Amino acid sequence: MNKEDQVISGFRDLYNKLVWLNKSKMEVSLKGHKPSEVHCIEYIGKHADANVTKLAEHFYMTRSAISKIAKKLMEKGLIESFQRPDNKKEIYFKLTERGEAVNRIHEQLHNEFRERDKAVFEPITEAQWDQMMRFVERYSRHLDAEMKNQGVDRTPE
Amino acid sequence: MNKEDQVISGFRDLYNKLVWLNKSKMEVSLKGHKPSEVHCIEYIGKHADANVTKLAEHFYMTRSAISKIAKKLMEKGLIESFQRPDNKKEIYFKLTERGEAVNRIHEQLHNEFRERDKAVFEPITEAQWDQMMRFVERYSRHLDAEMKNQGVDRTPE
DNA sequence: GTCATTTTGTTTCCTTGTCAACAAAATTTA
DNA sequence: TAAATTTTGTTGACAAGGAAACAAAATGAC
Repeated sequence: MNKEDQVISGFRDLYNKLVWLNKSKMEVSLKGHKPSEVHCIEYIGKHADANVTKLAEHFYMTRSAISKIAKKLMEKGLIESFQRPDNKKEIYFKLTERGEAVNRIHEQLHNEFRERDKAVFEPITEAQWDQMMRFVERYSRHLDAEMKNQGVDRTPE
Repeated sequence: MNKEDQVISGFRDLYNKLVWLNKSKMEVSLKGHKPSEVHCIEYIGKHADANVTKLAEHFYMTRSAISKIAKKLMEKGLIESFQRPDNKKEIYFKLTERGEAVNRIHEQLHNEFRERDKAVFEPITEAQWDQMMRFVERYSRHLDAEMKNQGVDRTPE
């Protein structure tokens, strides 16, 4: 296996581990909320124009799936929907007070993860971060172009 | 958002894009086989001691899920199971001739992906690959230790 | 303006994977 | 060795997400 593949599959494995480990932790602090629900809450908290379509694109999921998650979050009273006066089709979401509370717990948890992994991040130099950032961005743009080429066309963000 | 988070979430997004795009391509060349099936075939092709437990650990999935995928692959005649004379419990898998064929198509596809993304990889220096590798490995080991700490204990590979 | 096309969100049906319970074999403990 | 525990794989019930079909609104073509 060459280095490209090693790095890519290394990152995949790393990502899987993070998901797996953080999920365990989240089940304790955020009992009763699924990871996907919490992720949607996070996104809605950050984006004032969050709707089903935007969420679906961001998470590489179908509108169908997001629609169901949103429904559940509304039933739980964690988000509420609203419309813009000039548009009767698009439905936006925002966090309720209880949703904000969940979001804060989630943020707190993120800080704990950051703290937990501090030792790994510390020795990385500014220059190294920048290199990795540039690599990721370039690869990402390359794939966007590739998707367009292929006619698939789905450009999130 | 700080650089650590940017890099991590950048990689997550990159990974999602890769999965999404490659899935489209695989549906063409490997019609009739799900990604998870193809991944299992790949692993079985590479590991002579592949069994349900090893596959589950590698893919961060439950034994239950793998058991079902394996069942399907056996029905399709892509893999076959065998036992070691000194152990009546563990069941190992190997590829059939048809499984090998699927595996070769998959490998070919991987070469195409590599070719497709060549332009992104070329400007990365040997030193940069090594840096990224070291980062991934260190982080990975850190998380392994963390899992053990937490008593979760699941150390793949 | 009107008609066709696209966008947005929802619902139904189906597939995939998890969870829990289980049986059988292996391993550990005594 | 015998009994308790762990490991391995399977099954059935359930939940999450995808695909397709759909309705309603928005946009575009004319």
